[in-house]
Amino acid sequence: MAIQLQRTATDNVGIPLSREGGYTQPSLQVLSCQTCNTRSNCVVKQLNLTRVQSYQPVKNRRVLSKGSHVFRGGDEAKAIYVVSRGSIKSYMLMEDGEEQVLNFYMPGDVFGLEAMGGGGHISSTVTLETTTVCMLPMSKLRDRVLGQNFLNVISTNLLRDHNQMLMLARKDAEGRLASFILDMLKRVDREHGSDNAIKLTMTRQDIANYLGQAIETVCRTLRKFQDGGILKVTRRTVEIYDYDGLLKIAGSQIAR
Amino acid sequence: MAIQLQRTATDNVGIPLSREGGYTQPSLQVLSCQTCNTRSNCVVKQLNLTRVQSYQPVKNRRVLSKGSHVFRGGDEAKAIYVVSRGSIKSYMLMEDGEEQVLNFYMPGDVFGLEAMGGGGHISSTVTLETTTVCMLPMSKLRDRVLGQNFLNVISTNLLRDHNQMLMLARKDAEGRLASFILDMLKRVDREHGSDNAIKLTMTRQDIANYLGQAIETVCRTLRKFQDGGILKVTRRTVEIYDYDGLLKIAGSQIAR
DNA sequence: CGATTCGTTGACATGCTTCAAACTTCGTGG
DNA sequence: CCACGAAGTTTGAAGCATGTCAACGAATCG
Repeated sequence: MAIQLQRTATDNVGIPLSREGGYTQPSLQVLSCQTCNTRSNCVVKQLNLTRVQSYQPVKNRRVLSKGSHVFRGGDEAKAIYVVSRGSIKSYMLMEDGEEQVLNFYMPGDVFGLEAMGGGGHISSTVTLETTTVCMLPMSKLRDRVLGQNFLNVISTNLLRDHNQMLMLARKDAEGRLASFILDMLKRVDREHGSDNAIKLTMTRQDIANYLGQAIETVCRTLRKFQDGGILKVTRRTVEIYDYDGLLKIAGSQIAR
Repeated sequence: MAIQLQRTATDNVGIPLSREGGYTQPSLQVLSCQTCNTRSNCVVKQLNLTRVQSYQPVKNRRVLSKGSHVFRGGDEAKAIYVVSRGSIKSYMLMEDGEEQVLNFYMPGDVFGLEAMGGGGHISSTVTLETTTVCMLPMSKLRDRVLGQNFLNVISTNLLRDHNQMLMLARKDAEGRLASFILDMLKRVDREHGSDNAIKLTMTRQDIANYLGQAIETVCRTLRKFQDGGILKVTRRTVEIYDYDGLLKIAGSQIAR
């Protein structure tokens, strides 16, 4: 149906990093950590105050009207965020133009971590109501964490989980299995140097369980793929004949 | 069916942190980073060498036979791990005794991050074949990262994603919606001080999409709950009458 | 106050699960 | 090394939960 993201009047935000700057965007207010009444240990507050003794109030809280985007897929990762008040929906735009909801963030929730690896945001986040968001600039984060490598590891793990959620939520039996096989083809050791054969190390039961299906469904789908000339299954060895065909069946994937 | 984890001869491992210690476990070999031929930037290697100039070879690689556990649900978080060779399955034991597969880890993959928060492991990891695993002790990690708070944030995000994966893979329409409502009840602002009423800020479409269902299914399930006296729905306000009933329908949840 | 989005309900179609049974491979011990 | 039991895999048949299509009602927004 609605193939395009509806851009309303309050849409298209992006929270500015800098103190002022000529950003024209619907942040209703700009606040500092000082006025935040969160009692618990806040990451933003913690990372802002420790070791960096800037007593001047850093303006890192924004009040956003309903429907505002904090960031969009493709945006550079400028910060990680915390919901102070309100609620946020995170989603991905699939290649068919439909959106897939990944998460809802409530007060206290931290989001935007998947982009810490440096590849930019893959998902988008939009407010569901008037919402206050705090931000921790990536620059401060990178200084204080043991290197980009660690951030990469974390975001890789998060992205992979998102991919899995996405698969379970959107795809049918064939799509799930195709995704799984493609994923393994990327990650698993090739069978004796062969470029298109993989040796699965897990049981059908494990695969079925992972894909949220009955074991019989996995078997039948494999057979269907084989009958269709897409691949050949011999015990736990899978030889792929039609890579593009698999890609088509699998549908959208998170790139990284 | 098989309610208990089958403990085979090669089972029940846990990789020891210390150099020697009287651990009786099926690690076939104990190796140091020096002999690892991974060409890419390895987190373990990086964190072991930087700033901590221990030139003595740290024995942090283990060769594990098929079916060995790296850690189990409930175990304390001693380290984060990297697959050097082989493959690993991560799973959770559900309250009904069944297991739910969360992930497969291949060479280069880092796992065990969900426990960084300090609450111990919730999932278990087992080798699917003879597998070499590298480990980075948590102690080294904690020293180098900007505080436990940040680790908490990461593991919270990972755990929440796991919960979502788990829900999508195992639960039917009713279970998913019950889980969702309980989750919101925990996280969302209560409706004007009421202890058992929540105000949803997202559309039915968003909920359905998030739960991997049709919007009609969400409506019907809500009605079913209402007809069963479990709750009352008025627009976007949900008033819970039978909390325990919801819990029962929702089934297993990740605690934290 | 009209238009548009959101929500609800019914009827029907179907993809997947469940149940059942047979076959194959693996592992262990004689 | 072979034999036997256990575990893993495959296939068929039937039932059901959920998706799809359609239509209407309710609420929100400008």
